[in-house]
Amino acid sequence: MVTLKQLAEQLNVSVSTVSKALHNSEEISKDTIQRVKELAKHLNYQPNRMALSLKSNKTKTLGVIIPNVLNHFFAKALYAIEMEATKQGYNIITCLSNELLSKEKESLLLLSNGSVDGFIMSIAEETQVENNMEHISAILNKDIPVVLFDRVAEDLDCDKVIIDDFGASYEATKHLLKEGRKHIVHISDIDELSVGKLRKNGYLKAIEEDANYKNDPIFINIGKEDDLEVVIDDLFKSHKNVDGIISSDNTSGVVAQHKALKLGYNIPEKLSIIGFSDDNVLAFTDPKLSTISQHTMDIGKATVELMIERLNQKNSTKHETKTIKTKLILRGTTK
Amino acid sequence: MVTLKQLAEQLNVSVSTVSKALHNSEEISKDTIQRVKELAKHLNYQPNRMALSLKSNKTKTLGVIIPNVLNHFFAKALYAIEMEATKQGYNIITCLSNELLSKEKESLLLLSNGSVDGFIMSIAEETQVENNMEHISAILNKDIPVVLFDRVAEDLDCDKVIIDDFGASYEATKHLLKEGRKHIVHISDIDELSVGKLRKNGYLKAIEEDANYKNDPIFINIGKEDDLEVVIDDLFKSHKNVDGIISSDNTSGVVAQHKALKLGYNIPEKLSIIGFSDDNVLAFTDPKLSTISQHTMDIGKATVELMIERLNQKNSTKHETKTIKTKLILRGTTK
DNA sequence: CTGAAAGCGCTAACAC
DNA sequence: GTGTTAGCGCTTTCAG
Repeated sequence: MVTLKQLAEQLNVSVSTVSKALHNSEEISKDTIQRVKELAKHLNYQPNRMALSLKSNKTKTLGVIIPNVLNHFFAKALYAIEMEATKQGYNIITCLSNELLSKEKESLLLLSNGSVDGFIMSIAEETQVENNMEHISAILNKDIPVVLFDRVAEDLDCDKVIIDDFGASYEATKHLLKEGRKHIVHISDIDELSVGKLRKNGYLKAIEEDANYKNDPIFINIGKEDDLEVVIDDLFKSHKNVDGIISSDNTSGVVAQHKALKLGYNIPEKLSIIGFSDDNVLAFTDPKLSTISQHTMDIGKATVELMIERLNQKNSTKHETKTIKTKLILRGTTK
Repeated sequence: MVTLKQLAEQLNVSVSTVSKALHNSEEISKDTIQRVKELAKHLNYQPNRMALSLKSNKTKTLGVIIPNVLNHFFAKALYAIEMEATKQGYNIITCLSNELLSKEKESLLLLSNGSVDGFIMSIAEETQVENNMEHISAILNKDIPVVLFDRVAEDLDCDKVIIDDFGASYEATKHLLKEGRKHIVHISDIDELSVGKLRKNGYLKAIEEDANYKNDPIFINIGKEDDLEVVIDDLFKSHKNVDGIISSDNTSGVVAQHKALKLGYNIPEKLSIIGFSDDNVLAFTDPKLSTISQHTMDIGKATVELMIERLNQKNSTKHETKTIKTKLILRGTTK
């Protein structure tokens, strides 16, 4: 890499003159500025990032910790975060916790040595299950800003971006009730997560509120070890009269639809399905799956925006929780 | 952040003593070493990453440029790369080119200021179409190592990790021929890419070689603007006698299977399908889709390994191209 | 055994 | 208008 020193030597001026010239300092003569800039351009001079960071104590880099990139929601969130960060002049260092507390801890620790200006993260499953947030508090105590998205923790005092999981699920269930469904099942593979619990409760509330709904709620939890397809097969065996399904994750709604069609259920006449899916699965469904759209791009964008705001006014203005609107999109699997 | 200077002041020794003590230097007394280490631990001392990088001229960070994280193949590759990099003590800065030459250029440029020790990348579609590789050559000329994976470019002299796209497609087509298929269609949404061309040619070669195969090859290209489902509907309308499908991407095979089943095709008796899909789509298929497995985890791992090797012996040992084995996995959509 | 000093590349206050 | 100097946090050579 070309350095200021090299430019200075070639031009027979001092390093500081070169530095000032490149910053268009008023102190430097027009002529010198031009000579410096020409040579800099000619030699493709780029200021050394590490030196700048060391000096300014800013890295212009954000640490992003994602539980699982193979999950479409998180891939899309990462996409949105990268876009917005780039737009704002930040790079992102990506770490994947793979739902593990240990990996999450390690990433946080390793990057808190001046590698990043702040962390954007969604909490790993294991972390939520064990409810162990000390590693995150530790970061906050060091005055490194953290913005949580999607999977957040009540007790952490930091900025957050969430959706109204409870409300979205409540509304979707209401819709099924309005259709006159009498045996509505809630399927989830994220029962242990904050968002999973909220979604489940939204469903529950809608059902309990409905005086005309006489049956018990039915919860199908897909465990870590379970085979999604087997569980859903079993569901249809044990609850032949199911007429409504709400799925809390990206895939189980789609699989349920396939299985139901294969078993001869008439969708949406006899059975309605609503999923928390992104549109990447739509091509695999017929009729097209009705979904709760999470506006993942907006989530990612808001997360970065909150972070940048925080970085620009490090004084302790109150922490903010931004709720991104969801939207119930009715397609072919609902009446 | 706690610095050496602060430790030194508290202990009434010099900065260099502290530094040496933390590195277990023989020059320093056992006693001092212990005192230093205790305080360091107590105050959670971590060496400032930027200062280390500036001094050593190494960042222990890799730039990873991915064309599209919403594509499952790349999400998985990113997953593998992150895993292996972390294991080897490297962080990754992730950039998404979104298939754009401009974005790819920009990422490369912005990170070539000492932010990373090397680049791992798969080339953007636009870059391949325009066959403009100057920005990548420029990086190589600066002596920053680059390892390309999946989508590579002939003329770039650097390490590469690929699969045998031609061979894999050839073998899969051979299988369909052995089943006695007479109207085999090749579907692709990556016709413009290096890998897309190779896969197409593998199919073509297999068909041309087969003396018993009398029909013309049939190529279905999904363009950027096309609706995949519409194109596939049209395919079945215009080629009612299709009895074999090979898909070069992750999704079109699945969609073709759905459409075919809906139209009453008997799979695999009357129609066989093989996709270049990952197992994330299997839950959406019945019978289960037969696929060419790319061993994406191995690809990512090999990519990082090549990079680390290169970084550790910067002398110009010959550049290497590693070919990861693929595997034809026959499931329910083939006989 | 410990410390002073130089230097990685850069900026900025302060001379001249 | 330009140069000198100090310092960001660290390692490392050289002195003591």
